[in-house]
Amino acid sequence: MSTATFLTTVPLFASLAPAEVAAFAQLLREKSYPKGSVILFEDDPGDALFVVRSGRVKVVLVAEDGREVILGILGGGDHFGELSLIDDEPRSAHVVAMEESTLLVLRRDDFRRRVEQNPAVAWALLIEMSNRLRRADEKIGSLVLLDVPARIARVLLDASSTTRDGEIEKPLTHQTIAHVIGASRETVSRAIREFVDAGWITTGQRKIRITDRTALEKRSQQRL
Amino acid sequence: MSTATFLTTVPLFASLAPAEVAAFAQLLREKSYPKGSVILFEDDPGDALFVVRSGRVKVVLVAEDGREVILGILGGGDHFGELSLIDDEPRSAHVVAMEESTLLVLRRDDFRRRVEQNPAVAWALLIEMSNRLRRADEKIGSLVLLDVPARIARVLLDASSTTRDGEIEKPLTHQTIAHVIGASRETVSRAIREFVDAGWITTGQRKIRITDRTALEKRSQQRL
DNA sequence: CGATATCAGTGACCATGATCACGGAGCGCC
DNA sequence: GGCGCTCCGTGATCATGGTCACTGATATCG
Repeated sequence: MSTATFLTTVPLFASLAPAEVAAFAQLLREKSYPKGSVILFEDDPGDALFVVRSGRVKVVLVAEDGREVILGILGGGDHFGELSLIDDEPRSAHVVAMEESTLLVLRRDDFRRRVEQNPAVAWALLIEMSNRLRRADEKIGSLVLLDVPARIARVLLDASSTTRDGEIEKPLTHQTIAHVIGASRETVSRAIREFVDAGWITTGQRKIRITDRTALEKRSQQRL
Repeated sequence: MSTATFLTTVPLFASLAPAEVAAFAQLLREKSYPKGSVILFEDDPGDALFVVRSGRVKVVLVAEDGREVILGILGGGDHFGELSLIDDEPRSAHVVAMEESTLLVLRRDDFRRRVEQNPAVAWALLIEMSNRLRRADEKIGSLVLLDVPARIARVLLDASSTTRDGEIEKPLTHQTIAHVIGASRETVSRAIREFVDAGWITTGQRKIRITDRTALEKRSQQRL
């Protein structure tokens, strides 16, 4: 898939006319990052927006003692780094490649021009930010109001929402889930075990498959 | 202060020309809400944006069993409710008046027209949303990475950031702090007591005053 | 100005989940 | 095809913070 046609699949740029997209594609630099490499650091000044072309990256906050929280996992078509371009503040988190990934990089000026000259892009951006804000608030709610198993249930439901057969394609390790929901690896292991025993999910081949979505949904809303 | 001059103090509309502001003020309905009243409910369809003219409101998520998290406390000049106007999704949280409050209400169509016809407003909105996103992510980080006293220290520092003498003007009850940081009232009481004993803050007359900002800042970054 | 919420302090106890310390399974790579 | 990662399972122990149960102090409002 060419960069141009790829761009049309990204919601942010979906509203651009075909000719515009082609011109736009010229402005993007493609860069690839090996697994584990840090794409950007918290507190750095930010001067670019990134679109994930392939691979997966995680947005993380890290405490001094090394503990980390994953704020988000981004895959093909997702983008990050716009905040600093909008408000000129430093980057608010680290972004690290979880696999070998290739990203499209858009420089600040090109981005601003795009947004200012194209109201549809600005509007699409507002919609995206709204979504992210809703999800962030939801996450705050779940951290405070739900126990660990309920939070795990949410992550599983969320990760399987794109596929219809309950399969979670990209491997989600217990450690990763732990970082996403703010719990320890061991606690996640034990909770997952319980879900398997209850017959709600099955595991194997680095994959998790949901077999009883309803039960999981119920569990994801309560605290025991 | 007239509604029009009040509007110029709101960042979102600060960029409008004086004549525009006057016209704009006509579109707003003023409504007042008694203490404790619910201004809007989660899951309702949203068709208006609110600007706080006076008083204080809280944005909250509530679990089935009644426990609540406060996502934000808004005062004069702050606004809420724009998410639903942007993405047409239902309201993501309840908003409740913490005191007798009066709000300015702007209907969806008027808001959209304003944003579409005035790029400066769209840009200001993007900046506001960026800010909120940063704060939300920061809150997620603190919930996972910090212990209760550290989270309290942050709230105190934040609440006193507007005043220069370390005084927190609006009363912040222990219960309220507890809801903001996701802890119990009792735990907050004990932690505050420790801060007082350590000589970092003083309390009295429903007010909290910070006496050793440095110590609090230090505590707000660690977990013991 | 006294009645009634609302707010705050504190002890005792309990539970969720973190931490520590392993042993073992599966994969990927030279 | 062995060597070494990275992942997973599980027990034992500990600690933070929640819950429960009161008591006292302050506002607020008829």
